[in-house]
Amino acid sequence: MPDRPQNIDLVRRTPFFAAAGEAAMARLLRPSFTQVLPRGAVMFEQNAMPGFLHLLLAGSVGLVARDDIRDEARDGPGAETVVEIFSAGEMFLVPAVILDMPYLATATALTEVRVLMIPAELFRDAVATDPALARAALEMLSRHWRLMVDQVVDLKLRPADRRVARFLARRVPEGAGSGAVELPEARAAVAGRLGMTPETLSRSMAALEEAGMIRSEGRRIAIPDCERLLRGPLGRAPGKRAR
Amino acid sequence: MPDRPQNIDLVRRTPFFAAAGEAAMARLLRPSFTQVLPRGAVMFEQNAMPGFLHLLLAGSVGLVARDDIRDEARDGPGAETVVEIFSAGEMFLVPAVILDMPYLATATALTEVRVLMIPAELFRDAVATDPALARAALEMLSRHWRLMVDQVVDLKLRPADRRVARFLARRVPEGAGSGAVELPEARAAVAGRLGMTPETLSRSMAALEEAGMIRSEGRRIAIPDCERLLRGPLGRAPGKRAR
DNA sequence: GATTCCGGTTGATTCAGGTCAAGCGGCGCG
DNA sequence: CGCGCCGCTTGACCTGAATCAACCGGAATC
Repeated sequence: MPDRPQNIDLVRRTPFFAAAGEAAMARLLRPSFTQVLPRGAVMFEQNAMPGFLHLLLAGSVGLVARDDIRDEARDGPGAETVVEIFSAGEMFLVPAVILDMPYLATATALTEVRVLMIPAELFRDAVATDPALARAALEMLSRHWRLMVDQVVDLKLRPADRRVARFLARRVPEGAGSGAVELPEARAAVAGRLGMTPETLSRSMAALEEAGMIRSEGRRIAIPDCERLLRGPLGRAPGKRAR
Repeated sequence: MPDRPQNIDLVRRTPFFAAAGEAAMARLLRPSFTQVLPRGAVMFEQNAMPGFLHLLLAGSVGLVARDDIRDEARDGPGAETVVEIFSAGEMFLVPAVILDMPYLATATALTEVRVLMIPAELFRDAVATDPALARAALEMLSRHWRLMVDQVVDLKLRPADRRVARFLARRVPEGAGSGAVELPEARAAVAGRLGMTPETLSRSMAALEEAGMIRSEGRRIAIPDCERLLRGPLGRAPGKRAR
């Protein structure tokens, strides 16, 4: 892989390649290459066949799904949402590559990004012959499935402000009681990921700040007490019925 | 595996074991056993460690996630939803077993069920040494991830009646233009899976029937035209803004 | 065979969050 | 330096779905 050594090290620190081992890494990296893309660039399109597996080295990318049914009232395309936001160190979209089936969503750069592109064919072969790699892929897919379950639960039974609270809390480094979170992506993208409109996100964050659970400093959000943020963001007045 | 031969055949027809091959199947089945459980039985509890991988041979099970934050108003436990409904031939919960981490949800029998119980430890070992099995597991996890993505998209950008329509249409055998769907599980479970209350599910189905897109025959739902059901269930009056 | 119970439906009302519309600050550009 | 655009916020209003409350029919219980 004819690329800067700093990249190699970045890749090595990735949870995935840490689990897969050096051998797999060397094999996968040889024919791969990196790309730098500006905010807004599209890395692949919904319904296209996967040509590469992407490993995000820096920046933030959004998985955007569009409802293919046309909107008949105004005649634009269907509505769309951000299904997931990936940050540096994460790999996508393994499921499409493994199944060799069309992408379910479009990948858009939410900030400037640096991505490693691994040929899909190569990855499929490697996974078939290298048990350590297969295991790493299994673990990653398992984690990703659980993330999606978590999001479904979030959407189904938590109100907007609690979703915002959880989203922010989960971005705090690691079990640290407090800290500051950087939100480099546009508010609209975050709102989409959380299943709400930018307006609602704005109001929820205002309410959290009002309650003293976060402090907004432009793109940076300060979180004095992570626990409290997760607990009960707002006045739990009526309570939600079990479904 | 000291069990009725009819079961063996059921297992063999499973998409998972069809892909994994006879060898893996034999190995996994030897120390496994089947169980028959009545509706309402709990197969495992949220937060418990996985002891078995479950393969559903007959019936329907619901994955129920509970919000662990107590509801302070009324002081019951937090709200809960059905994250997914599994039917015969499906396997769960591979991610918890692979990662050897606590279940994210409780599994409840939504009808009487027959399940094959595969010791978790055994599955982890087998997957590590049998490449065909690993590949089958990768494919299954990939499919399951995509199902969850689909559900997230559904929740985020489709109104209740369209979700109901899609749910029903997806249960029609396979690319058949029309047919009848059996809904053996309680309406409350279906509503939960779809992220709505039983009341709303009932109203949505009434509306779909009103529009002539389905015909309700008790537990059985007749679907004259699958395409039309998926298209535009109801009067698309205002149209939804993109998020 | 009456009685409770439970799942499901229907109706009335409420409310969280979406929609529409206006303001507003920063920032790139002429 | 001023202009216009864009991302974000704020306010007013509306609506889809939740909630609360009856009600109904079938199945289990006595």
